[in-house]
Amino acid sequence: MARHLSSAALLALRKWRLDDELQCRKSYRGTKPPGGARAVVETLGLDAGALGDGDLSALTLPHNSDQFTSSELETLVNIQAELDRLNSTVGVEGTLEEELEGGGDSLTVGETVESVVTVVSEDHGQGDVAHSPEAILPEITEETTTVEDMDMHEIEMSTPSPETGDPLQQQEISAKQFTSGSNNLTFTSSTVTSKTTGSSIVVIQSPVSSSASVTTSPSFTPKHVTVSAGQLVGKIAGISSNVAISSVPQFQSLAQTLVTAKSADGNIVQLRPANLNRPVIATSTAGSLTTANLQGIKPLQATTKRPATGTAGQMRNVFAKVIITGNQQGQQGQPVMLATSQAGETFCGGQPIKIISGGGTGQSNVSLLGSPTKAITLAQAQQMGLLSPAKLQQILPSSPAKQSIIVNKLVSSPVKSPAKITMMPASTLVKSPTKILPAPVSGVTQLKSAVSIASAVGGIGGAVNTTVKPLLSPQKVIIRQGSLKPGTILTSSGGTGQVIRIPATQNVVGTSGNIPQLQVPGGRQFQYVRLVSSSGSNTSTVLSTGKSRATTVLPVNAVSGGKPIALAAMRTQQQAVKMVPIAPATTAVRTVVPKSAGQTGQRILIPASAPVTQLRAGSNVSALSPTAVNQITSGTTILPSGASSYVMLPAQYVQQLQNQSQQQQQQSQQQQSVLNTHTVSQSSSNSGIGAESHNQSRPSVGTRTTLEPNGIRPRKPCNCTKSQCLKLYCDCFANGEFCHMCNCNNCFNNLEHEEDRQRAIKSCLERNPNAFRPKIGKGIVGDERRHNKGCNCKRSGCLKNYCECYEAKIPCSNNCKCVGCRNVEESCDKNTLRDLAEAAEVRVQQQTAIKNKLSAQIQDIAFRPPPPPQGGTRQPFNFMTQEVLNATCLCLLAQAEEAERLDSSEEEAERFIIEEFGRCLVQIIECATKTEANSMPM
DNA sequence: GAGTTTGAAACT
DNA sequence: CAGTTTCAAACTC
Repeated sequence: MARHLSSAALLALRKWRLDDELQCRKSYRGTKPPGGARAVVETLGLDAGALGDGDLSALTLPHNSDQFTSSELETLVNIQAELDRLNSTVGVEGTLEEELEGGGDSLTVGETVESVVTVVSEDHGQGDVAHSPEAILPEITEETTTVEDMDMHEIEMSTPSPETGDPLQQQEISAKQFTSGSNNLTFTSSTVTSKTTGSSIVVIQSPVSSSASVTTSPSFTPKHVTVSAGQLVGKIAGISSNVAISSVPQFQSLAQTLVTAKSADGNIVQLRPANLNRPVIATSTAGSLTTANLQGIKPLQATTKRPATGTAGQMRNVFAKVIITGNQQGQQGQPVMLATSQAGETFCGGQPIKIISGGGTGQSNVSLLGSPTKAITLAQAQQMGLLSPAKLQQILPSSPAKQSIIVNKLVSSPVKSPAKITMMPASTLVKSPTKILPAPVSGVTQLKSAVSIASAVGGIGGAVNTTVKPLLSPQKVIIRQGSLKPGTILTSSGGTGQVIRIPATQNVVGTSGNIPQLQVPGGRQFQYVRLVSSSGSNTSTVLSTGKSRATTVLPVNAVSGGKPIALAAMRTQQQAVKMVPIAPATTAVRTVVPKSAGQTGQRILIPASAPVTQLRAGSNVSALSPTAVNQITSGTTILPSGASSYVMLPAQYVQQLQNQSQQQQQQSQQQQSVLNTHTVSQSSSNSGIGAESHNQSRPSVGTRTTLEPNGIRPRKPCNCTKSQCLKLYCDCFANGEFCHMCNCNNCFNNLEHEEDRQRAIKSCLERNPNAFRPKIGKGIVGDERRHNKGCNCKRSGCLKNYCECYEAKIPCSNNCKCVGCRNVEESCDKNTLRDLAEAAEVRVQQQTAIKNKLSAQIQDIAFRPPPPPQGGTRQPFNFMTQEVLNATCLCLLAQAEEAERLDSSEEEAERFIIEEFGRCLVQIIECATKTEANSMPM
């Protein structure tokens, strides 16, 4: 199947490209110079019905990582080369059509199919670019599904800049009609990729709501994509790059947006999730992406065969992948804007997309094919939650060499903790102090993911210099402080649509008073939030992980005053931020309460799942600069570590339920003088509220046993008194959480004692490398849970909560060393089932015996010597004696019981009984006939 | 709520 | 690795 899909994908891609070529030819004939820029945008539909929030399984790619091998990439390259030849050929429509006809037959793709739409800006003067497989990775998942609908979207690409070197290109861009006819291919474009200068690729992956919403539903709003050729990528990756894109597509259902960019060095950087429902603005200041060269974008929305049971309201995940290959002549400072026209320009499906060059003079002089860079799709990895976006970003940008990464399918595992993979790009590891991560994540998952990624990368040729380390590896990330202006709105659309708002008027909670707040309404967990702002570009990425396994990437759109904020406007500050992800074993509620009183540093708290999240940062944080900030894991907490250092914590630790957040706000209001306690709690599937105890201002919180609004039992606050909450005695610490709202004394399990905490973590890990891993794991057999270490109970009989096994509601296993254990698995259930089965079988046998007996009785009655005829021939009804009737009724009853036993429906039972009755009648008649026959001679 | 019990974690 | 101590949660009153 995988191979089949792969072939289908290739074929689809081929067809699509040919079709696109044909359309481009038709649209731009005469105006488009040979080798002119070409832009194609494709959006793919992904049925949300199959992909519920958090249901990553739907996103699971059936094909292995080796599905798209280098040879297949070669094929793609060849296809591209063919297209190039076609470009240079006049009057190829017929051929193209033939190609389309031939290649488009019965193309079936998975329900979750991703195709890459390529915006290619071919180089006019630099045609010597080698044709290499660029970012085109149709990602096909699940079973093959025939595409029924294909909605086309128009993408308008315009270069407002009068300085555009090639007027023809402008003209071409103005001509935005790409009305490629119906396609029978379902593509799920999960990424929008713009490649500039032959080496820069921006991938914007934006799942959108249902296709209806995308194509016809008014809910789909035009989106702006401002591609900033700026230095965002480069800054993030620590390498020079000319590409910067901030996109904010919105996903209504399975919100996973992946925005990646490939720097000039060929590094792939995930920039931000795209929200198709929301304006996406990218500003290319460096001009590396020249939209002038982009002739068109052909958005394609594919609708899978899955019956559209829902209206627009039903969410269909639509991924838009746009690959923009622009020929840039090295001119910088040309803003490029890719925006969907809000005017509602409809293109076949009515999804308008505009690509507007921001007046830069840069020209895209790079042929799409010419780019040596190859396929890039790590979206699935993220979507599956296997590869945290943060990690992805870290990995991709880190490799200095041009890299092609294909991550078709990583390990699909329930993603309890968003960040399960610790990847350390060598280049990104800078001088920031090493942080020991408790990272009590599922080691298996992590390892698999890492391996998968590594293998995937390696399969492409090992061009990626990515260092993937298993969990517990220290992760160093330097994030430079940028400017996050108040009034910035980070818009993310998850299933509920989330908005991180940094109102300009919003009061800063921090002591500095300039700290903006990021409010993240909605109950989703943000896997990470990346705030990237630089002179060149700003990228804010919010990755949200829903409660479900699905890893959701929420696009964050920096908007000022409701309008897109020019990312370039943000200034860059060179404060380094240390990211210290502490991955809990599970998506436990994490709460981080930064106490910033008197501290010069700032902290940013981004609750993972809190409906309302506040991100508070010190005055310095307000200027959190994206330049160096690649990503901030959701619920990331940035705390000052030194004058310019910040420690960023994963979102899990800072999630907060909305009500709690509100309560905290109220408390904070009441305690304005304190201004130190900010609580962001995050709820998780299995854990409660994280708690951080502050000796100074911590409000005394008693044991909270009440359930959260979502029904999740909040985590109990600890009561540590002597351990400083830096020993595994402390549950908070053991769970990799910060203490918050605890009753502990002299707590060091907080941000203020990060060094001590890290030291303690290190110590614990030295004693037990698995100290922070979940104690309860799955047994060898099946999904049976078992205590990894086992209990050692002596007196409790393992029937009290002293016993960890009993507390976890799992029977003791062989790992346990308990004495007098009574916490044994009851096998009565199985016996009961067996007994029931046996009883049922016996019953059936009994019923069968009864039926046979009755039948025999009937036979006996039938062949009983007839009574002396009393004036007339014995008719069949004469056999309807009381005995026969009784026997018949018994047969019918037996049949009814049988039907009941089989749990048959009423209709079936009736049918059985009637049939039985029919057989009885037949028997009676036959008996009568035989009796008649026998009596005839007589 | 105080005191006791219990077992894991830490220590020797 | 085993024994002891420490610790905090669970439990009892």
